[in-house]
Amino acid sequence: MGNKEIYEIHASICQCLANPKRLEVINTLRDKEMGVTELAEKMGITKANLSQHLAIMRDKGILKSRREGTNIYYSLANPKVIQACDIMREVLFEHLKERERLTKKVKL
Amino acid sequence: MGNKEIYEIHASICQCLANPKRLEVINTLRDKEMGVTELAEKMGITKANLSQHLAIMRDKGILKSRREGTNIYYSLANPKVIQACDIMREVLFEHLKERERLTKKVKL
DNA sequence: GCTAAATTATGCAACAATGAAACAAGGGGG
DNA sequence: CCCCCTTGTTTCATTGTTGCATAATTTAGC
Repeated sequence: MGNKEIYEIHASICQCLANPKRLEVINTLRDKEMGVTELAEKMGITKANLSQHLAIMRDKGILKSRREGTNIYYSLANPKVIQACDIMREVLFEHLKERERLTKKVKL
Repeated sequence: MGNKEIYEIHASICQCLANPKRLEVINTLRDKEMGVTELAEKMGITKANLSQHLAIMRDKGILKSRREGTNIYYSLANPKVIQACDIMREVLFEHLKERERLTKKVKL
């Protein structure tokens, strides 16, 4: 398997995380599973739209689903995803802080 | 700052990692800085294209640049990005392994 | 001013996100 | 067994976004 190919798969997984709604899903499912309807209500989006996002994430191995009667419950397939997300969030905050510092400097 | 807004910024940073060439850049700059021309040659892409990717990544606080005479050297702005990338790569491999296991099962 | 290095602009093809509507898939109850 | 209601998924059309090559432009050093 060529390096380029790995980068492409890797990118396609990161693509999953490159969407505000999908990040909200991950954060909401951080420590519990949840049905589609409840999740859709909590997020304020249509079930159709949410279902599409869930399908993408399950496909990439980010989420797993479990049927119980008429409901389908989604949860994180791999807790490491949370780790990665949290680290990226730290990077984000550090970047914002740095930008703020520079902005203040300019104002002086 | 609303949660939704944070998810959007977070997503925009993840978007940076959602491209095979940008991942290759991150991996190449893992432990050293490098000039644009050298990086472009190493990756086999045009300087214009690379420059666009570098600009995106610098904008999001992933990379930083340093001018030395006529050359501009890029390096990682925050080592945590490497951490996050490596974790996502683990997730990827675990997912591939799991898929392979399931495929074998079907064949039996 | 000339050259090498890097960035920016433009245009186009490919891809992603979304709402609306059609479509499955499970339970009821009669 | 059939109907119906709830829950999820899929399809389709539209709109917006991304990636890239090419060409034009900027910047520093000589």
